[in-house]
Amino acid sequence: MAQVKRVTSVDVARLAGVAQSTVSLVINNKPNSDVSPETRARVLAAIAELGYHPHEGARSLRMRASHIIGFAAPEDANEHYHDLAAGVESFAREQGYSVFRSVTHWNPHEERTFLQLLTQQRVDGLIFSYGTEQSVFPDIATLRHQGQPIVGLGFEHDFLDTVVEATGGEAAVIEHLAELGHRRIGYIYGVADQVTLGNRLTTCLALQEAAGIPVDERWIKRCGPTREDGYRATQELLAATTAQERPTALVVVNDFVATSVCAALAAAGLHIPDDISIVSFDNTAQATYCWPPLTSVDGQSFQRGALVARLLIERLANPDAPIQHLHTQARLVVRASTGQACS
Amino acid sequence: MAQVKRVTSVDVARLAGVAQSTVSLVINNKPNSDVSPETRARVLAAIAELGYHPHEGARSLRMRASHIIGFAAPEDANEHYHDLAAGVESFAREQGYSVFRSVTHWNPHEERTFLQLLTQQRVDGLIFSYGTEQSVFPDIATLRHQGQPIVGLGFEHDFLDTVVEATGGEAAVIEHLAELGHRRIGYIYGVADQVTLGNRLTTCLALQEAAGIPVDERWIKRCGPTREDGYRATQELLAATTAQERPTALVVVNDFVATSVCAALAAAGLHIPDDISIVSFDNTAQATYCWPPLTSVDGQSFQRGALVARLLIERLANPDAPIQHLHTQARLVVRASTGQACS
DNA sequence: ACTCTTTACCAATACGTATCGAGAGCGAAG
DNA sequence: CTTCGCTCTCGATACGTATTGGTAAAGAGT
Repeated sequence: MAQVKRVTSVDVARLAGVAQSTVSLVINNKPNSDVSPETRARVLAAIAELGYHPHEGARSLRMRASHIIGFAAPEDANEHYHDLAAGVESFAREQGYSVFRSVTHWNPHEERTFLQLLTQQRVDGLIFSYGTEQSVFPDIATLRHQGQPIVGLGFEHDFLDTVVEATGGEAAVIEHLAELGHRRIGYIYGVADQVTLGNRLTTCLALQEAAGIPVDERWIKRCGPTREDGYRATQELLAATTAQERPTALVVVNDFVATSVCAALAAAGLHIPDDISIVSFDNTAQATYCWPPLTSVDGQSFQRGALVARLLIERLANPDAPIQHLHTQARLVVRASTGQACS
Repeated sequence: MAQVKRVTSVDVARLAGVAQSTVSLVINNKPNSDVSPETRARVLAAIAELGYHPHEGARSLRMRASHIIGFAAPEDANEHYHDLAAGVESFAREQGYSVFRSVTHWNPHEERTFLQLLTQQRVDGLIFSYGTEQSVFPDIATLRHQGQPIVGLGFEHDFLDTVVEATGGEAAVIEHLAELGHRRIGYIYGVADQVTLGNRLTTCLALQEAAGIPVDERWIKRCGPTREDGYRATQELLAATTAQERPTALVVVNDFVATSVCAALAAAGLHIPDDISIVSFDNTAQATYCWPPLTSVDGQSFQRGALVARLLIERLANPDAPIQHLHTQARLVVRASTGQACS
């Protein structure tokens, strides 16, 4: 196997009989193209003959911009993050950026490693989504105060641009369950950080009280974000309540955890939605292709990803613009996992 | 918000009162360290004071190596690819490499975009996993013949190093089903390319015939790799056969498709495993946290990811070494989705 | 006092590109 | 013939780093 032979713009220039700077002019094809058609053709022919591709690393060094942005998700099993990432990539690509995706496994150490992408100048800016440990916020704040472009997704801080939670989903959930006659509503709230990511739950509980539906702590299970956490929490909730006082509906933090909640309910011999209704959030593809299909809150994940990418790219263009906080509108998608309250 | 102020090794040198080259010597801390303890301390102090981080792009340009490898998966919803990616990242990180993950959405155009990471010198090497369109193979071959480091995962070609399918899984599946008395075995074989990725099916069928179990084309549904494909294929299979001639067991290409197969079966009122047994491949976490938990073939995905990363990094170190094809050993994990044949 | 070695550092250069200022050529206007 | 302006191209430089070859200082040995 032959060694890799690097072809540079100098080689192209030599073959075309022009200066390297002329090759550069041809490649970057400025609107005010100061290069004659014949020369351009000669250069393009040489490029084709040699199979030349610009060295993006060198270009980044010279341009002081890599045209890569970093996107960190806390885990990769939860499809919600795929939808977000797809939105980010869609908008970024449109703007000529590539996306360097990282998974931090809810681990502050890996989150700091992700931050290094920025300090090491591998990327032009960073998008942090959810799952960012509180211990990492000071690091982010420091970088922000140095003017580093970082934006957030799913949490809010005054020092960075963010796309926060979609609004209106919780109200739709409570209203839907109330209409179906549910008076005992339970929660499986599996997030990495109950303080930072607890909004959904507190909003739901407030709405529930406002609707005159009693809140009972025995029906609220706060747990971690994994499938196993959701499974266990469900088992515990079932074990702690008799059939008569058991919730008739469960609100689950997201589709990802909901699937394991469903598995735990099925393992306990409960039938959805006859014995218990399930509502969750995110409306991922998973919610459609399971049994029963899940009633879920659609928070426009793809659009939120695109929005946060826009915030970052705008921030890159204008470092001194005022901080923005955007959000999308949520909408409840009713499927077969919710039904009339059983008793 | 202040502008980002770039700190370079020259700034460090100035503050420490040394030459830039000395700063470089300190950073790269060679074993034969020719720099005195006092000077080293002064430089380190200056680095700390300025908050200096080496510019990895410039370093890559100089070193002719980015220490980044690219990993392409055809989709991100299927957790199998997460396990592979985790293995890749684990080994790569151990060797000082970062991993640039891409999702190509079964799309040859995106696969070619992925190849550009290499031609543009953004990465040192590439890992292609499954789902690579046949139309892209010539491009890969061309790059390989130029000496570019590319390795494959899940398919085999003589011009690149690959980690191929785990062996032994199909035999375990057929044996398991035969022991449970199944004589009517169906297949939901959802892959992007039946030619390239059809091994699993052909192996199963051959083993099945060898075991004296009849093969019936009506029970074999070849379809695409999405959840929807699996769902539809299952519906079609059910519609095309009466209850008496319906398969008593279904072998599904992977856990990902299996979940939608299960949903389709449940929607049709069939009970697993009483009415029909399910076996699938990959043994992802998903197989454990669904209902019923899936009997699945474990192909050591994580290890395969680590293996293919090793192949690539070895190839980088030694471009002229002979091509290697490695594989892992498969093992059947029996769970609740398989049971005695119903009739 | 003289080489010779060793230690500790530095100046210069190259990696591959984009850009700036300058200059060559040339036709048109004076 | 000179001057001006315009079009096209080139040389030089910088981006931030690693490495090479060299050298000054200091000591050791004769």
